[in-house]
Amino acid sequence: MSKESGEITPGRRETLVPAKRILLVDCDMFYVQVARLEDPDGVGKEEYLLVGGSPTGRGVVTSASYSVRAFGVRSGMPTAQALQLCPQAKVAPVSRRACAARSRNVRDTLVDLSPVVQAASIDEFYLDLSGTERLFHQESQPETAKRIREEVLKRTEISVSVGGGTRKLIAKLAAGRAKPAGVHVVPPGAEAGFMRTFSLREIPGVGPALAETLEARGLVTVDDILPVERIWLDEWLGPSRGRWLWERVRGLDSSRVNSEDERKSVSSERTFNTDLTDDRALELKLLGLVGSVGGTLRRKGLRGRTITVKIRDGDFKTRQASHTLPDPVESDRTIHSVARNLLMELRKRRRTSVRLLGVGISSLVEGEGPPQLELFHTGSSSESERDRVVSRVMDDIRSRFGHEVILPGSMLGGAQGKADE
DNA sequence: TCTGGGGTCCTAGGACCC
DNA sequence: TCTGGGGTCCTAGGACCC
Repeated sequence: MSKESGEITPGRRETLVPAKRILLVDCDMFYVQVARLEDPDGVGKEEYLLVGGSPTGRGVVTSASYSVRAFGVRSGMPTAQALQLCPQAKVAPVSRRACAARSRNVRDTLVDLSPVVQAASIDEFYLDLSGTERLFHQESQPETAKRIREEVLKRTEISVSVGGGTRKLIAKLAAGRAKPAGVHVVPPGAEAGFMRTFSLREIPGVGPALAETLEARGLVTVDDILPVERIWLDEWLGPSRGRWLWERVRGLDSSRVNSEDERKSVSSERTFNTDLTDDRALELKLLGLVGSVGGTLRRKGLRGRTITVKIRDGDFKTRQASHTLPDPVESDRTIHSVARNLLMELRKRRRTSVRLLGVGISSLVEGEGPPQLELFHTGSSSESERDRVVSRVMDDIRSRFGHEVILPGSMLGGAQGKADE
């Protein structure tokens, strides 16, 4: 395993502040693991296991077992294509609920083990262990990483890989080197050398588009770009992105591990098995999406001001329209009345077959304040206390009897005249 | 073999205000 | 009466991540 770390380092003269000790805990092929744990006697037994999409539909691979990856299957690949490459693979659906629950387990365990934990995604968690040396009896960072890995496995049955370093960027890249089911810690002072082992495309934040721009200048690896002066990167990429890349290739990353980042938006979207052309059919789908977004919003105790409708046409062209209300809202009726208008606008601009429809809400604030005084609040776009109560009663009924019990339209329809004013 | 669903962040232009 | 400059909000689109 990796060398020792954590001692005084010859490489960093300038620091008076002790180097940060950051870990990234990354679940190994998370969705595959969850699928196996949830159905140990069925699909969980399959060596060639692929999670996500349906064999016939339009889905893509969310995660694949290593045996399947050996055939060239990657996440994000259309499931149909993956099955061409690896016909013996069995496809399991993604269980969102199970994955969310397992993710919560892992996070709760980490919160017990580390003072600062940030959930970066459903299967990735940053830990900041700076200042815990005494607490952990001078345990080295690789030892800590190993102990955490084992503790998470014991408590949650989830196998993780752990990367470590002095910055999030380093920890993240190190976690890649730790996979599968291992630990990799980059000692303080070794960051720049570590970065030189990567290609530019491997740096988080460098996607296909930026990689192509750089490649056009003959820049493929970190080593290629190190001799390039900052002014040229600014010139080619703009000052903001230029500076960002200049820092990244040197292993610099000032972002902090932040345990309290609030969510900025809630959305729901659906790709149809076959494209839809009929406006009535689209409106029906819109209703379901609004219910999903509104339900999540209320469950989280949030309200939002900006409503966005997104369409992907049959030719994969993606368009969106949004509208911002003066006051934050949470009821299905209000969200729907805005979303419906936006959908009609989008359809008016371009009326072709629709592959995907989505609804989102942003500009979020904590909801559940004191009831608003309707007296001062009579604009047509504003939401009444009655709207909110109706939505919450619906949530309650759905949570008890399932989503299919009441057609949301029956209640929305009743209030519609009011929405249109 | 066509391309999921949940997010975040950035950019750029126009409106509007001082 | 010939036109500045900065700040903020809104909208649309795009890149990127898991």
